[in-house]
Amino acid sequence: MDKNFEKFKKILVDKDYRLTEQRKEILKVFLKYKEKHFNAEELSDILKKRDENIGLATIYRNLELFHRLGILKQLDFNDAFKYYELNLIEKHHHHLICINCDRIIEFNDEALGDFEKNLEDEYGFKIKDHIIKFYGVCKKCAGEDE
Amino acid sequence: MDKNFEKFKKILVDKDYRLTEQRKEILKVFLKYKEKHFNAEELSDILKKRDENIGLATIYRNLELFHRLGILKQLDFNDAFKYYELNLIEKHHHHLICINCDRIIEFNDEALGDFEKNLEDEYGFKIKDHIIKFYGVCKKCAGEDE
DNA sequence: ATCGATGCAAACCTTTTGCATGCAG
DNA sequence: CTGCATGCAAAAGGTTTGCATCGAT
Repeated sequence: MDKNFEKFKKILVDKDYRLTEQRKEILKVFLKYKEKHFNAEELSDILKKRDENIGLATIYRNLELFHRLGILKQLDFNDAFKYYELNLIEKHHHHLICINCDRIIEFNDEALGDFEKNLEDEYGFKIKDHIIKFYGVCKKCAGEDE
Repeated sequence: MDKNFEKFKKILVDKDYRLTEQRKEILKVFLKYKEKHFNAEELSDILKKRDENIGLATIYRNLELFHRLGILKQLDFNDAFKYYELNLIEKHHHHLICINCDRIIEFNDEALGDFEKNLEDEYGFKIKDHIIKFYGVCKKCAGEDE
């Protein structure tokens, strides 16, 4: 079994939240597509295809819960939806968003440590997490312009 | 008169948008509170206090317009609202968001250049803009915990 | 058996839109 | 004058909530 799945189950149980079928199914989707982010509607569609009929309200309630528990990260890309993705400490990544084709490219951030350290010292602010989005033109779109 | 105000007027006129009283008043609010961000409702309240009765729909339409024209930046802090702030090239700043008291601290980013350069090379992605949010505990809240 | 979790539908709330009127160019 | 911009109210659309029922512990 997935180590992360066990970890998340423990987080729920430790805080006296019940391990319902619905919660397990939602987590399984995120764990299958590790780096991907979903909004409530997208999750609902994926679960329907798996013949898991979970009400939208339940999905919303649990996305919010998982976010509060630190299991999921809440993202937004300035459209109408809230997106969520796994909050895995071992795989911190961010997004390059193409302003031409809306493609989203994930990248890892190892080089950010020093930058954060300086900020913490300067503002007396203890950084726990960050969300970084770079907007620009992706390789493909730049190529098509030529 | 404010140099930026003239610049924004020129952007509108050059693209054949009309210089209405409402547009000028909205821009004036942003130019008065240079570093601050507002959502539509907050702007409406500020304008009401100035006895400028501008319809909410007009505010929404113009925030969107100014965003498309590059005059305003669109932000979000994972609540229900969209926020906007001046997009001044000379004063690029970002946000430290306290996860305890929701206080938002602005900081400038001069040290980000190298980081971006590396990303561009690695992914063939031409970066035009970025939005960076650091979540953590601010000085005040850290102090109160002790 | 208890009480938190779910499902459904209705309510909510921010944002968008249609349409008649107003005003910048 | 002409047609874009505004204001109002209504609609849209994502998210939240109330309540009866279900099911994890």
